[in-house]
Amino acid sequence: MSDSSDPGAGKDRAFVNGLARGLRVLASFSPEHNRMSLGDLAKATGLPKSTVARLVHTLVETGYVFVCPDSGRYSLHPKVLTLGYPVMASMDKRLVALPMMQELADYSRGTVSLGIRDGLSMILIERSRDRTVRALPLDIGSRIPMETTSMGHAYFAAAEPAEQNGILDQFKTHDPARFKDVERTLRGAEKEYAEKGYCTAIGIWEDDVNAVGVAVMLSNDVLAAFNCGGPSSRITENSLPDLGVRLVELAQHFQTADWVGQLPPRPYRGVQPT
Amino acid sequence: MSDSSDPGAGKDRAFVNGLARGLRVLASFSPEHNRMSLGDLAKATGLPKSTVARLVHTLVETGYVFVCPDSGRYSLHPKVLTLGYPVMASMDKRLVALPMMQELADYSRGTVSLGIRDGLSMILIERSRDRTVRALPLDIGSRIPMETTSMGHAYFAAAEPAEQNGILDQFKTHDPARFKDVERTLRGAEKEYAEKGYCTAIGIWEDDVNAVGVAVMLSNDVLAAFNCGGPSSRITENSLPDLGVRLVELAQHFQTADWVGQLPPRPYRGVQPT
DNA sequence: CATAATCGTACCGCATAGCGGTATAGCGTA
DNA sequence: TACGCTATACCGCTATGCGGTACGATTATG
Repeated sequence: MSDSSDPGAGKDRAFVNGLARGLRVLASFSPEHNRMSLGDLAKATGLPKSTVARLVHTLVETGYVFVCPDSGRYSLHPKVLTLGYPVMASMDKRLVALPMMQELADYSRGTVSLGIRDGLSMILIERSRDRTVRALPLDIGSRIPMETTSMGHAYFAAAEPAEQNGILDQFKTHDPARFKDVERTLRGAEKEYAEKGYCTAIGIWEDDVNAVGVAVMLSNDVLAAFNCGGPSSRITENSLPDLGVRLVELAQHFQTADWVGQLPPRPYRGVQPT
Repeated sequence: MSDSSDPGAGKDRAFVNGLARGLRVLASFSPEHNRMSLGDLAKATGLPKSTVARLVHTLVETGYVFVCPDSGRYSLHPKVLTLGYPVMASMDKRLVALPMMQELADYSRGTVSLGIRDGLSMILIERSRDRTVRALPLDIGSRIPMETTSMGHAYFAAAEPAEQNGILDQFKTHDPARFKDVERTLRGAEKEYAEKGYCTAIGIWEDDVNAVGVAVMLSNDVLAAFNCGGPSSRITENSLPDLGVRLVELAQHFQTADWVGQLPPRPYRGVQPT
């Protein structure tokens, strides 16, 4: 009867606990906790120290974690990036959007991002910022909440009813207290999207951040969404309709782009992970 | 006495086999094999089918793999991208290089990339291409070999002797036949780098690809390297010295950039992986 | 300077979790 | 109909991962 914090564990004969726990260790790293000791990891994962020691040892052996030479703490090895590479590659098409995104970023003096859904959040898979802003954009792989961002709203609005219901159900079980609000917000976003073709988010994610969002279909039937936004000092509320229209145009250009013709015959030039 | 194909396995009491094997399953996906059946995965990993079934089941439960609705095959879930996010974030500084990279990409009409070492290859962590080229750049997270690329050469040349020896040793054990050649090449690159400040690679990776490379130090004492290159039709051999000098300048600007001042107080706005 | 709180490593008995053989059921194809 | 391919189910065995607890070495605290 191990602790009940292992999701999926239990009487499932086909569930490899060690694997799931190891992944939990990997996932417990974060930007502000990127150098962790065994104790930190134990606390973060809720696993016994000796167990974490074994898992970390394995991760070090396999090269996904390394020991910082100076601090002696553990850190994610860049090798983990290669795990995500096939995912990125399977979404080739976003690359043809890059120049368009850059153009709109320059025009709007803000940031343009592209993201897909995971659970109740959106994961950024591409981004570009205008060249004058000093602030750094959110990075590829980062998550932003779905219910408070224009990207998430547009995604929800464009999703099939079945997926919408799934999302709402998930919200219901995950955060029942806020569910009513969230549902109203998302349904409202759906309405706005149907009317205007884009969603606006005026200071609902961060007080001083405005943005617009538009959904789009990636090559392999994966739904995604663009957003274009930034601090209210640069992206004023009044400019949103203009940006919304432009983002819709961007999405249309992207959608109809003959990207297959653009693809060079690209053998996998990469190298086996020696 | 399980099969000997498990690296690190054996009499190591602290090695969690299930975890290592699960990671092997994850790593066996690739851009051209991004939808695999159990049999495929079994073949790719060399593990028994039933074992793979258990591991995949666990990966599905934990959300890192999903079943394609149409084909019924398994595919990496975008969630794996979030594993790499802390790595990207720990290399914040590369983001201040982005505008410079874009500028040089436009100027050279080629591609500018930034990469770090993993084993005997370089992993791309940032890239930008000029706006006129139709070809897609190699993606973030992809690997290119160290011994045949200007990026790899520059990296090797700038590495500490201890690391250099480690790399060479690794080559020796990994590919003894080519070792002599590789050593000569890398030592030559070191010499060139010492003289010119950059490394050139003229058609040694791909016949019609020319490039220059320069090493640079990321914030956290992680060595990295830029390259700038492209097809010989755009990046001619004659233009390499010019691009080399410009890449050196880029690296210097990047190196001395007061990036801390550029960083906004950025709390982790991301969201827990609900 | 001593106490305290880390750090990582090591040990070890126990129970079970994961192993991998083999067998089955469902599709689509030849 | 027989075949190849899916994925799934079953099951006995034992190696394997578990998680206590203990240790020596550092580093921080008072």
